[in-house]
Amino acid sequence: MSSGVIGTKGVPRAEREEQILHEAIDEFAVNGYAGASMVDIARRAGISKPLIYQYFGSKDGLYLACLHAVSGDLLGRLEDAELDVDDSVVSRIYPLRAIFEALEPQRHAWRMLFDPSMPTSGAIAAAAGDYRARTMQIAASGSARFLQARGIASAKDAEALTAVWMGIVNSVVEWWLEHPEESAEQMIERCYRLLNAILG
Amino acid sequence: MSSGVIGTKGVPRAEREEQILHEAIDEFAVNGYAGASMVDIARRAGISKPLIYQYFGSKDGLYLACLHAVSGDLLGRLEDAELDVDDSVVSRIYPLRAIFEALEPQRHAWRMLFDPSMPTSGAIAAAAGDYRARTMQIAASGSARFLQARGIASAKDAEALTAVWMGIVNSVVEWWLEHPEESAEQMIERCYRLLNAILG
DNA sequence: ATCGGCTAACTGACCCGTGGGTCACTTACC
DNA sequence: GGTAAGTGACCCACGGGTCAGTTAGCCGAT
Repeated sequence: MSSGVIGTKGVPRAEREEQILHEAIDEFAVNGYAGASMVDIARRAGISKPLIYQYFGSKDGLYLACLHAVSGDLLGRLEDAELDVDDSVVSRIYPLRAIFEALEPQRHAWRMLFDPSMPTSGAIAAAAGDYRARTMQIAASGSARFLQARGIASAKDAEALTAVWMGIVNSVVEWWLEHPEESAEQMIERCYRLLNAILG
Repeated sequence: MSSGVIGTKGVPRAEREEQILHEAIDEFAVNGYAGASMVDIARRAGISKPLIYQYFGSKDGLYLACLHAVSGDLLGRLEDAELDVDDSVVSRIYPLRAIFEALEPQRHAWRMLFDPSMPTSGAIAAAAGDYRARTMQIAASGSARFLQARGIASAKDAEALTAVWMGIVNSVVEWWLEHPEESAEQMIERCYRLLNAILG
């Protein structure tokens, strides 16, 4: 693997780590935690497997680093965008805009957030659960406001609507992944149009 | 494994196959194609691994049989229900009702339809792609009608809306899976309520 | 100026658990 | 006694993880 060269190539650790992280995010996003292979990630980065283990300790360690890199950025932007949401449903494009813009540099990263092949216990599950909870809370506040304005008080309805809203966002992003020719800006406009059509 | 008994137990092939299929659907639905283990399926069915291979040939063969069992039934009902859908958006509860009722005996089966750990080439991918296409076509006819009535002619908008609608259905079913205490009837009512709230 | 050695970057080759798949064999029934 | 139902034990590819070793740069001592 790699270029067959034994010995240092002079690439400093920080730079190598960033590069590995980039390739790993792509690999994990496309193949999922279970499906991703350490050797493949190494090959993509042009290095050998042990170097990854030296820098990230384990597959879980690498996955955690990827998860934090992806979720941290996205969640931050989402929480900011949520401040712009008011009672109108159309104002929901703000979080959508935040997502599209955050994802632009590495779109597939989205799939890491809802990776179903992720472990269900341990540090990864804990971290992912935390991010998921924060995401859900953002969506939930909007759902509650929406239903309240329409005279529905059922907590379960609110819960279900939150799930639906997250599902909608997920669908749109997935559709975007299958249409790489669409720019983030175009997607935002499309969502705005559809939102108005559905609610108009 | 099994009960340690060597030799026939007198269970006829047809009956055994049905039983294996039932357990396999559950296992595949929960753990995905990649995550499911043949030994586990055998253990659940109270038999040993080679018997499954004798009856279904391979993991792919078993998965295909499960896929056909699940999708065939569901798709049939869906296509029937689609005939009841008219221009109103509320009439979309008919397909939803079909899904909830078809899934009632084995709710998790739903996850087989969108299993991301499924192979991306070969017989399984072909069959799944076919079922997905049929499902999409059902959803797409509704999307086109919906947008046409609202003066939007963009084909891409229709495509995206179809994806969104399928995402909504998926979210609702997933939410149902996490709330086993809800009956199919309750879910149908809840969806009806939410549909009206969103569109009202 | 240069030589020796320390350290950081980097590797091929290996270990081993897991899981798909196979084989030779056994038991019960018609 | 032939056939269908059923099994334990095995093979092997694959992937996570480890080890002992190699190379290049740097820095203090001669």
